[in-house]
Amino acid sequence: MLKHGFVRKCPECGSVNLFLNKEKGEVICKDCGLVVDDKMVDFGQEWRDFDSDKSDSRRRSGAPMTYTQYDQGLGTEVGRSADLSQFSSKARNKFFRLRKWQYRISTAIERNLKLALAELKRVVSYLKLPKSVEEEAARIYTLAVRKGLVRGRSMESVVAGALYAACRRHEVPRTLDELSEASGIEKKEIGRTYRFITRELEIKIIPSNPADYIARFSSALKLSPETQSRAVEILDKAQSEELTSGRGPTGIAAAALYVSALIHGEKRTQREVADVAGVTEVTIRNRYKELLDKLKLEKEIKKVKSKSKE
DNA sequence: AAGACGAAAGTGGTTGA
DNA sequence: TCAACAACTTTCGTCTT
Repeated sequence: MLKHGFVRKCPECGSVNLFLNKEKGEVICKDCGLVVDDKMVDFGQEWRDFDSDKSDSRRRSGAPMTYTQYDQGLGTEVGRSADLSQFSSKARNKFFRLRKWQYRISTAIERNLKLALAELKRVVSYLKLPKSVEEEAARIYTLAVRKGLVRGRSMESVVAGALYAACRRHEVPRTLDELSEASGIEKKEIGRTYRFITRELEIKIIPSNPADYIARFSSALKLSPETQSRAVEILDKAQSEELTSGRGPTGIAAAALYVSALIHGEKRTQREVADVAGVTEVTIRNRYKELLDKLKLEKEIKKVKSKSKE
């Protein structure tokens, strides 16, 4: 179970002399050197930033300056082991007041988190996603709550958004449709919150790779491994021909799989492929046509066709 | 008769003024 | 904030197997 809240004692040596390394997002014990906590999500993806904004251009100054994640106030601990005797009573009152707030807020967060993580677990098991993805989603969600991003949004939709982001970061992308079905949240709502929380938390997402979908679609269609790996090859070529940018990754994956199935004589109808990929036949046709044009695959298909006549 | 193909009109989201 | 735009969908008619 993911226990939330900040570690304040080193589990190893019991020292309270902890040091927060913001760059690495780790909490380190100064006495024994143990890395006590590295709960911060790793934002250190080196990837081109597509959404070059002007709205908050003040922060796009080159160096990765993501690690400002710990928001002041909510995440930080109001000291516990301070020597109160040296404070005036006024200061002491203030101190207690702050701690009370801290307590209220953190219990509110705790409650929310408990519910949310239960919901997350439900959706994850419905989609049969690996544990690592669940953990990632939980961390993202936790950060989102701490930043107050859930306000005005339903908890479920934020969970779904966090999970969607986690899936993509782990390169096991699910489509918005699948997330939608599993969570009962509307597709566009998930997309909205997904975009919102990734922007607010500055999580960088690699544009999802069509190849990541192949395995799943392939098994859903009961295609042979050869067909599957061929589809990936086709995708590679398509990438270098710049057929993939700007297109929906699922459509491309579906088309590649469709072509590959044709070549290997494991014909599936466009309808079938379209269904498992969650796109329409038309989209498959368009991608399919582009693939044929650019990748000179016609002859291979003809070869198969003439063979099957015999 | 089913599947493949393509045209036309509609939808939701992004972008740039 | 709005209009242009690209990708994708829906629908429907025609062609192919």
